[in-house]
Amino acid sequence: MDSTLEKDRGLFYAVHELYRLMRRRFDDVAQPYDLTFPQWRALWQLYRKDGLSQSELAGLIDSDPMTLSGMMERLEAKGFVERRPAPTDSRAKIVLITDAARDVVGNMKAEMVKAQQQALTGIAEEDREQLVRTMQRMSENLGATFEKEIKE
Amino acid sequence: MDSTLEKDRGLFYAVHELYRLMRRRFDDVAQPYDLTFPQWRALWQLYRKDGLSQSELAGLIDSDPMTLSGMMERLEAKGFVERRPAPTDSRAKIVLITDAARDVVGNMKAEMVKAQQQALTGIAEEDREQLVRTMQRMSENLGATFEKEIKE
DNA sequence: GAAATTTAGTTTGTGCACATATTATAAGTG
DNA sequence: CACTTATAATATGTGCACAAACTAAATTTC
Repeated sequence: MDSTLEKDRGLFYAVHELYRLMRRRFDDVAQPYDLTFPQWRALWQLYRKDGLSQSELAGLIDSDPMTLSGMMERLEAKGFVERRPAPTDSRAKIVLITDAARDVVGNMKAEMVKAQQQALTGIAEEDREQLVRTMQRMSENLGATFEKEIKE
Repeated sequence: MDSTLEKDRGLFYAVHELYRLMRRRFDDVAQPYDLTFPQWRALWQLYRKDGLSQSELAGLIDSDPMTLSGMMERLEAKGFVERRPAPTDSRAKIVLITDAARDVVGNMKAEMVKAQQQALTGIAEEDREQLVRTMQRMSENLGATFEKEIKE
């Protein structure tokens, strides 16, 4: 009974489980630095390229404006980012990473890489690429609906 | 620079993105029934087999006791589950799905199956199986650390 | 150039995940 | 049997995702 739901349970269970474990693992790495995983992702983006507006940054880390607003407030309170009015648009704010945060990100990088490598232990390069391709296709399949709902 | 982090960014980005889109899609299906996706997962388990304790149920849906406690309270308030003291263990509570919830789950099933099929459009059976295998391996790689931290 | 629409950021409120701690009961060990 | 340890559920508090509504400023349209 319910063959499709039964058969495919493993797939969604696997996505959920992997996301959860991945997130927990990275959270564990970030915690000693007084960062959450989403905060790490935000700082990592700013480390590579700062001076972004909040909405641009939200887009890059798959967050949303309201969530990012709170995140930036917490990061600013910790002295990890600085917010300035954007010169070109008086509605927008430019987010800059502080030197203190640059140091923290620099130190965390190696541990994050190690966590990634641990997750990929014993997985062939080919399988890794196939994995990403399949997941991207699924995301496109699901995202298409979302786009359609928004645009039309 | 940061070649490993750069190279593998796509992988973790893809997991995150897929989880997010999947969750949103299923949430959209569940919402008209006044259910969240995690609530649907709980009811689906109870639909298949109820009379579980809260901790057993939490284990089945990858939740945890505290989160499930609140979920059950909300589901009970909506008349979708009933909680009774367990006859064998006076600390535990047995969760039972109500007839009303059985109807709702019965109606939702087809839509959930459809959402799953949409996500899998254009993906070969072989790739789907490979996907699950690779994700399971990654989960094992990550879960091992967690177990080790707990047990030793 | 005034009115309608869009966009950037925030506010408020709900639900979930996770951490820590507490209470009550069960089970194991001296 | 008393004592320790483990387990089931809950309480409390933080952070994030998402929704709906709001302010202010930009853009578009008439």
